[in-house]
Amino acid sequence: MPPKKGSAGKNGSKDSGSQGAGTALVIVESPAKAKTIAGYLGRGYVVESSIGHIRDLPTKAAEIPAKYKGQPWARLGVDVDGDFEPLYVVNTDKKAHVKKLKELMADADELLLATDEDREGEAIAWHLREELKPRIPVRRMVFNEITKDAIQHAANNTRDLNTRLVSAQETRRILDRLYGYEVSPVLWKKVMPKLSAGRVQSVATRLVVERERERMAFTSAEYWDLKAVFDATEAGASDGPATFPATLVSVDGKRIAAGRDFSSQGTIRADRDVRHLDEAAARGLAERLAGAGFAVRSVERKPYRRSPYAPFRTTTLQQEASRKLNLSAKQTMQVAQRLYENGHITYMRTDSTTLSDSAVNAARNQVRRLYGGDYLPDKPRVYAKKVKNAQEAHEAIRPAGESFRTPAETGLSGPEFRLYELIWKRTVASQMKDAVGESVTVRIEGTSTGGEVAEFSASGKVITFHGFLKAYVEGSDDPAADLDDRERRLPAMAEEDPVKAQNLEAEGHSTRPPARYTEATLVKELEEREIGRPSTYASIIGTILDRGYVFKKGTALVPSFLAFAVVQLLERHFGNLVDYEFTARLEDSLDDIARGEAESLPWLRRFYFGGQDSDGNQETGLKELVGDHLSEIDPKEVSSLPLPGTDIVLRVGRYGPYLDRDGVRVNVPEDLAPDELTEAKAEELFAQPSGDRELGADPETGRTIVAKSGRFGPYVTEVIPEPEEAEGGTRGKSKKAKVKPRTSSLLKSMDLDTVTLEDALRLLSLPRVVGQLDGEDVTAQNGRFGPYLKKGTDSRSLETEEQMFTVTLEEAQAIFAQPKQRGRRAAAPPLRELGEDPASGAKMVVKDGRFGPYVTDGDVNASLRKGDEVESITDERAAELLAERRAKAPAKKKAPAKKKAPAKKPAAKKSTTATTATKKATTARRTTAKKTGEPRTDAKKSD
DNA sequence: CAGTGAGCGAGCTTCCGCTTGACTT
Repeated sequence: MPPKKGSAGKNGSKDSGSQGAGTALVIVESPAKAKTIAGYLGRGYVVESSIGHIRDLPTKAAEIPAKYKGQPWARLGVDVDGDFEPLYVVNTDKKAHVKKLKELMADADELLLATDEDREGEAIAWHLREELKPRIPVRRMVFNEITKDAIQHAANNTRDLNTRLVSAQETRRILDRLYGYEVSPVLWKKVMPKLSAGRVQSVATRLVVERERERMAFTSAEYWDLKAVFDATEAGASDGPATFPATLVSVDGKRIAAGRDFSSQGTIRADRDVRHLDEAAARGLAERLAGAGFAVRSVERKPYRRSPYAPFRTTTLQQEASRKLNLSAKQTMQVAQRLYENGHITYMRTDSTTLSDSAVNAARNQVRRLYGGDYLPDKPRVYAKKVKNAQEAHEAIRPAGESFRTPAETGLSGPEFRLYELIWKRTVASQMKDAVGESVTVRIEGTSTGGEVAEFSASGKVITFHGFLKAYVEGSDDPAADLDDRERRLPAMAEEDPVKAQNLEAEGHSTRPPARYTEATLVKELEEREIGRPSTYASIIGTILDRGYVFKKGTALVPSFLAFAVVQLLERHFGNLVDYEFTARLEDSLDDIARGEAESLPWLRRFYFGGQDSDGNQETGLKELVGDHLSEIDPKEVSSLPLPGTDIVLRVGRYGPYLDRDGVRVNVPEDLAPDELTEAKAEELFAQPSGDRELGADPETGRTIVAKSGRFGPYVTEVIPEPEEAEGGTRGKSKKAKVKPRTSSLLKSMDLDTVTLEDALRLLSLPRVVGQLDGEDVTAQNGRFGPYLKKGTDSRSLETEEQMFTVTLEEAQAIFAQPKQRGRRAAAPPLRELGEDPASGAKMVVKDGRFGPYVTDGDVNASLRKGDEVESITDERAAELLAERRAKAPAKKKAPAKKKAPAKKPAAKKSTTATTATKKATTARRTTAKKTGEPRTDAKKSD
C-alpha cells in the first residue's frame, strides 16, 4: 500500500523545486515495484503503478468508438491514409485504474512518471500524460536498479519525456498492427480462418519449420571406429585409475572419419582427408590389432580455465529452468512472478546481466561466508552486455535485497524454492573465482598384424580448483554432453610408456539430424536474432502452440503440416516479412528514429504503400501485397507439399492434412511429425483400410458399392473399375476418361455401420425422374439443404427424405404451383418471452437461431453473449444488447420481422460468390471463393 | 477430401509489448 496521501505532504525528504513541500505522485509500471519504491521515498510521495500499458490500439470492433466505426481504416485502428495516425483507447480492464490515477493526481503537486527506461516504458509514460492530462508539472523519473540510493537519486534528477523514443515505440506498434492485421486475413482466406501472422510469431514458426526441413533433407551416414580400454599398470602409474578408455583416431597417419566429417547428405565433406571405416573394415582391424603391443606416443597437457556464467536474464533463466527443473517457459515465468511479488527476487523480465553495486556486495559477502575468501576474486566481476538490442531497463534476475537470503532462509518450498535456489546459486557463482585445472590428451599407438599403425586418443580433465563450479554448474541441452564440472582422470603416463589393450572392439555410429527446437532453445534462438522481448518469449511459444503451428512431443517443438503451408505462403508471397533480418533492420530503423536521425512517417509509408528502400530498390508495399496481389496467391499451391521423388502431394485441407496421388486421397494423422512422412510411410497410409465398408456388388453394373465417411458426413458410392488401357496409356492420361461414380449421402435414418446394399442401391437410384412438367424433367434428389424437387432451374424443398422416392407427378405439380417457401417450417416458438423494449416499445423475445440464441424486438436482433443465459436473461440486459446492436450496425433496409428460424444448422461451407476487390475472375480467385466460402466483402475498396 | 438448389438475424477471427488480478470452468 502506498502511503496515504493525507499523511504525506509535510516536510518530506523530497525537494521538488519551487513547489516546496507538496506531494508528488510517482507512477511506475508494476505494483510490486511501487510498494518497494514507496518504502525508499517515504513521505511526500505517493507511489502507484500503471500496471503496464494503459492505452493501446483497439483490439476488435467492439472497442472502436462509434465516431470512427464507418472509417475504412477502423479495422486497423490506424488511419493509414491520414499519416498513420493511431487511434488509442483505454484498455477496458484499465478504465477503473486510470480513474484511480486521476483521483490520486488531483491531490498531488507534481507528477513523476517513473516507468521503465526503455522504449515501452517511455511510451507508457507518454500515454499516461496524454490520458491523465495533468495540470501540474510532469517530470520523467528513471532508474535501472531498485536500491534506496538509486531511487532517491532518480527522484531528485528528473528529466523531460523523450518524445523521440515514444515515436520509435509508436512506429513499432503501428508496424506490428499493420503486419498482423493485414496478413492474418490473407491466411483466413487462403488457408483457414482464425490463423495468424505477425513479425515475431511467423519468424518463430519459420525457424521451427526450417529445422524440420533440414531433418527431412537429412541423410544419415554410418561410420565405425574402435574403442579400446587400456591398462597402464606397466607404465608404473601410481595415482589415478589403472585403466582408461580411448578411441581410434587414425590409421597409418590418416584420420578416421567421425560424425563431424559427414555432410547432411551422408557423404564425406569435400574438404576432409579422412578414411571412412565401415563395419567390415573396423572389425577386420580390431582382429588384426588383438594382441598387439601399444605404447604412449605423446602426452599433451594444457591448462584448463573456466569463468562463471553471467547472472540470469529472462532467456537464460528459462533455459536453465527447462534443463534442470523441467519447467516450461510459461511455468518458469509464473513461478518467477510469485517470487518477485513476494520480494524474493528482482524483476524477472529483463535482458540485462548487470548487477547493482549492492547486489555485487551481497553476492561477495555470501561467497566469503559460504565458501571462504579463497573463492572470492579480488575485484567484483562485471558482465558485459550480452544481447545486442538489450534495453537494460532492469538489473539481472537475482535474489532481492541488499543482502541475500540463502534458499533455506526464505522458507520457500516446491518449485518456488527450486527456482529461487537456481537464481541464488547462479548469482553467487557469478562473483566467484574461475575454475582451473588441466586437460590432457594422450596418444597411444600400436601396429596390427597387417602392418597398419593404429593411433588411439584419450583425453582427461582434472579440476584442481573448482572455483564457481562449487556453487553452480550450467546444464546442457544435449544429454550426452559433459557438464563443466565433469572430470576424467587418466593414469599418469609419459611418452614411450607401454600400455596393454584390455579390450578392443569395433563400434558403429550414425550421424544424426539436427535436433528439434525445445521451448528453451527456440527462445534462445529468438533472442540471438533480436526477435521478441523478455516479456513475450513465453507467450510466443503459447501463440504458435495455440494456432496449431507447432505441437509438443516430449519437450521438442514439432511443426505441423499447417505450419509448413503457412510458412510456404509467407515465404513465397511475403518474403520480406519473414526474413530473419527483418526485425534486426526494424530495430536499426527504430534506433534511428529514437536518436532523431530518421522519421517515422516516411518509414511507415514505404512499408505500407511501397517505395524505394535505402538501397534504392523498389519495394512493394504491404497494402498492395494483401490487396491487388492477393489473387496471385493460389491456395491450392500454397497448401501443397510435394513428397520428393514421388507423385504424392501432401495437402493441408480445412479438415487436416491428407495425401493425394492422382485423386486418391488418404488422411494423415494430425500428430505425425513431418520428418516421419517418408515415402514408405505414405505408402503405408495409402494401404491402410480407409474405414470404408464394402456393401456388395450392384447386380446391374457389377460395381462394388461402398459406404464411406466424407466431408459432409456418411455417404455411399460405387467403385469404378480402372479402365483396361491399351499400350501407351498412362495413369495420368486416363484420368479424363474416368466415369464419375454415383454418390449419395445417407438418409438421416441410416447409419454408416448398418446401412445395407439395398439401402445403398435405393440411394444411388437418385436423382429420380418423377415425370415431366412444362416440357422439363422433374427430378427428386438430396442436396445441401435436404431433399428437393428440381425442374430446370426452379426448385422446391421436400418435407421428408422419403418423399424423394414416393412423390408423384401430381404432388410435384402441386408443390411447384406454390411459391417458393421461405423457410421450411413454421416459425419456431420463441424460447422465452420478455417484456417490452424501452427503446422500441416492442415486445422482446428470445429465439433460437442459426448462430445460437438471440433476442429480438421483431426489428433488431442481437445475439446473446458469453455469460448470458436464455433462462436467466433479464429485460434490462436484453434491452442493453439490442441497444448495442442498434448502435453498431448501420441500419438495414431489409424488410423486418422475419419469422422463420430454421432449426437446421447451416452447412459448414457457404458458396456465396463474394465480391472481392479484384476484378478479373481468375482461377485462383474462384478457388479462393470456393475454399473459404466467404471472403470478407471489402466493398469499400475502389480504384 | 462425394456433389448440390433456397435464403437466412451475422460478426468475428488477427498483431506485439507493457503489466496484474478478477473472473469462470
